Amino acid sequence: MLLVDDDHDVLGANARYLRVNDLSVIVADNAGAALKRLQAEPVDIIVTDLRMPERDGLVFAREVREITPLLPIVFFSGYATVPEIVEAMKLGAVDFLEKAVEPEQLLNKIKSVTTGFRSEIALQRQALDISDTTVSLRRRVRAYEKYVIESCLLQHNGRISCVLEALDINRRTLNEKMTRLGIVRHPQ
Amino acid sequence: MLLVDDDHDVLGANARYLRVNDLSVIVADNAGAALKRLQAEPVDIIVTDLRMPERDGLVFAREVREITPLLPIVFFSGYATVPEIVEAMKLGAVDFLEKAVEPEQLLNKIKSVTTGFRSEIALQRQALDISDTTVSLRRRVRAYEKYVIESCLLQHNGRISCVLEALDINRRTLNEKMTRLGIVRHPQ
DNA sequence: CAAAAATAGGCAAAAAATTGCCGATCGAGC
DNA sequence: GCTCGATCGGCAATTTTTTGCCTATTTTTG
Repeated sequence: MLLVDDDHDVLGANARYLRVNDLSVIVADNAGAALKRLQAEPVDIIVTDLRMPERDGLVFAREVREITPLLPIVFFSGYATVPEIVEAMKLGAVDFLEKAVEPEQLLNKIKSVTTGFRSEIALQRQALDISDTTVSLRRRVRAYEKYVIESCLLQHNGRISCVLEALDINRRTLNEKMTRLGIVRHPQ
Repeated sequence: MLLVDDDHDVLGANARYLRVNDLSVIVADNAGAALKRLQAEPVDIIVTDLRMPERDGLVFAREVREITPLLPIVFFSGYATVPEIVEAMKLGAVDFLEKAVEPEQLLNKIKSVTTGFRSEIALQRQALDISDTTVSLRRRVRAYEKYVIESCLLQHNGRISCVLEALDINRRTLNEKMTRLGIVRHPQ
């Protein structure tokens, strides 16, 4: 993941926490540097401050979009205006966190996004290339279902009972679906 | 267009202004009524308050999405929180206006939306929505299925035979699904 | 460690979805 | 008017999915 923040203290602290939790973190303290790193190394998700001195997060995101249209971007900022948030979401942000981000919360967010994303990308590709690749409705729905269950599972740390409640689904049905879709539980 | 606002004065004033400017406006002062109207009459865009006593705008939007996954929705609200705005955008909002909505501004927005084009990605996002809220798996899958079929239909100008091939699905099944999901065909 | 809680899965009934067959409708074109 | 092609929908057989009941296993807790 690529973490961008102009506040060195926060940047360092967050990066440290994430690394302790087994994430490989690339850091950058401004948009220019971040873009360079993005082009040089594989990145699975970008987490960036909105307010930065040189180029702000939105400009940065627009540039990122030209390189990687589907890469998930998570913004955070303490004092964002409504139009800024709207714009960020339109640029395809996955989420917008308020500044008082607990490192723990950040970690959770990243995990849920990076695991869920593969299917999302796949789904988007499929949706885009209907003319090209014929993807049956069945498959698409199945992929989506799998993706929903997996992210829900992740979100609740693998706690089945929570997933049941969240998705409002019968326990037996969930079990069946998981087997059918090849979903494995990673208990906390 | 369908205008939803629990404040009768504002609702009336806006509706009047829009009507003077040749828009056909259906009004509703709560989510329940709005849903009824939506199902009864053709609507090309929904403009709704976020904060409403009975069901708030987000819940309303989720219900709308089950009926019409692609219908543009514009939210407005004076005191929205960041998560609310994010959620609204994930639900496929076209925009989020701050409450001090000038009628002219509203008119402009509506015109630009109804005539303008909506990015494919934005449309997909709403269906794929990684929301943290509790929505039953059933509903989410149904909404997604509906969305896939509708966009496929759109893409092929309502030509059923093409959709059948594209989605690799039995004709009879598609018919059933369309009925079940309340999808109407608009033959070119 | 024992009790309690959470989870998994076999089995079978019930419910829902899929799909083939057949006939009906509707508009375009001859 | 008649035919052709595209679409729709009733009916019923078949397949798939859901779900309750019961039991086994695993995990958590006190």
